[in-house]
Amino acid sequence: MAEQNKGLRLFNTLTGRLESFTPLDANGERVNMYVCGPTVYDDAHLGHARCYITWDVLFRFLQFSGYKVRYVRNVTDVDDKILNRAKERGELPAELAERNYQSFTEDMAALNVLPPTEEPRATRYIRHMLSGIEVLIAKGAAYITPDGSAYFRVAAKADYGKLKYATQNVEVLKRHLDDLKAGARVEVDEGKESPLDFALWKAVPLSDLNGWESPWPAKGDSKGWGRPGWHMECSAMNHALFGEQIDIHAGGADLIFPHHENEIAQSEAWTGKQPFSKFWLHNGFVNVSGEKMSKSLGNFSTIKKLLTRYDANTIRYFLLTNHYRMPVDFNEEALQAAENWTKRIYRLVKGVLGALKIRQADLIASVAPNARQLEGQEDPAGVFGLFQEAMLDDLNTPRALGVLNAALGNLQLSFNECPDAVETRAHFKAVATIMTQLGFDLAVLFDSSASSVPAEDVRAMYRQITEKNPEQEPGVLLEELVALRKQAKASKDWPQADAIRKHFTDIGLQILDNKDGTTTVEKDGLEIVRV
RNA sequence: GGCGGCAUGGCCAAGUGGUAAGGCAGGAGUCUGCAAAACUCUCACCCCCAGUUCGAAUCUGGGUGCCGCCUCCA
Repeated sequence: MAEQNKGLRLFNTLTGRLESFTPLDANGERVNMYVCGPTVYDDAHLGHARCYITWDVLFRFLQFSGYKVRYVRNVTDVDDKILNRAKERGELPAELAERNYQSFTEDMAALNVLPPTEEPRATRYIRHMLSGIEVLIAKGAAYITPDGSAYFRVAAKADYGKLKYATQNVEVLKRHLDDLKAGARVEVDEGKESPLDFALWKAVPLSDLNGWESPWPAKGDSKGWGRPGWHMECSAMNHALFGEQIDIHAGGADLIFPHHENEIAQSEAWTGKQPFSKFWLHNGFVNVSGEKMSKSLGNFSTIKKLLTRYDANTIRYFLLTNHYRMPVDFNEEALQAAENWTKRIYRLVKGVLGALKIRQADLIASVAPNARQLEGQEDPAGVFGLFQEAMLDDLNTPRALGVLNAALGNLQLSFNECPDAVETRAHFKAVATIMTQLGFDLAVLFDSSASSVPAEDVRAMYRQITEKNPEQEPGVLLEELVALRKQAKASKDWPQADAIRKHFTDIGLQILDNKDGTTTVEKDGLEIVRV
């Protein structure tokens, strides 16, 4: 039998404590994990990046730890925000949702976020939602109002509120309910038995094109018509795909209440089984210069926009330097620090890749896919052990990055001393494995081509320096220019050599003279040409 | 108003009882035609007060400040 507890500890919002993670699976092998996915009404922003990168890291680490993970991340493609946005744009809601979903998929891929095992869409589970609501009605946990809407009867769930307050103390819960009732911001809908009750199904007029048939017609109508309440889809998709219980349910901290609390109430009332999810995990928010990032403040950055300025590894490093449950502050200085780090390690890793003649395929092969493979293997400076230790401790990525930096330091030293030593390879494997497990994308280091520099810029520079009209491809021209500078250097014509350097820097290219006599042309830390 | 969280050097951030990891930035030096890289050295008594303890950034109590949730939000 497989080891039940692999030493992972996670902070469970359900209990408010750090707990040892063990899956429900009797063999302790399979893990079912559900993450609340995006509502596809707009481009994804940095907040989404933080959320999905966090759970991407968990997904990777669970697999690294030897679990077989089924990771479901839903797509909310029915929602008032989608309808409103579609209306504004004069577009069909389904088209808008599809377009944004594609955009989201691109963003996730660009951020090197692994695709989940499945990505169910809410609109494909309407029927399942309706049948779930019928079960709730039959059990007395839900009721229909005269207009044909369905509400969850919170009074029917004695332990409602357990997620947020993480306590079994009934009195505290009661007080919590009183507080909620007294709260100024609980609106009282027509027909609701209690202000705490929430919609499972919202009736809409038959004339509304964006509706589905329900079994509950409003007074005078021939058939029922409406849309799902906003918590129901997650309960339904979990029920349809996983059954009654799952191991991990995760999402942004803002979802704790009411979304997740209501999901728990629905799902547990539906199946009679609890806990609906053994672990509830929540990531912290992204602030912008100390303020909450929000549309109303206009201070949010879309992933697409961010990626024009910073590469994916920089964004990931920036996010992972903060523990996932803490708020992270987005500001230029922090991003700049992350970018400097990224550039530094690019230089090192590129140098190693070149010296050891490691190709992309070799790189993948040199990354250990799971911790088990590392057992009994050489662990240079104990970094694998330290890395795992950090990650097992509630995904302590800041600490894990500290370990990575130590591994990078070891690699640098070994590389300086003897690039081709066995030791260097071992250190490199440690670095490559840790980086890959944290979701850094090393493939970008192989993506060197002159095409990333506008051909016109290169031709213009060539014209300035040689006063000749160029015809060749940028790559060839760059090589010629490097050769020209090399000649100038050889004849100690320093002004000319420096002038050429300046021309390169003017169009955003860096010239680096290497120890071995070669010269590298880089753009943003990435090699373009090496002569 | 209710509840939760956080407070460590210029910036970010580990560290939960024994005298402060790491990254970025900065300073000094080595190397170098220039530039870059690399290497060496250097840079904090942990918001305040009181308490527990031989000993606290780390535990307890009080205070101050900041943030979040309670409303769509990742």
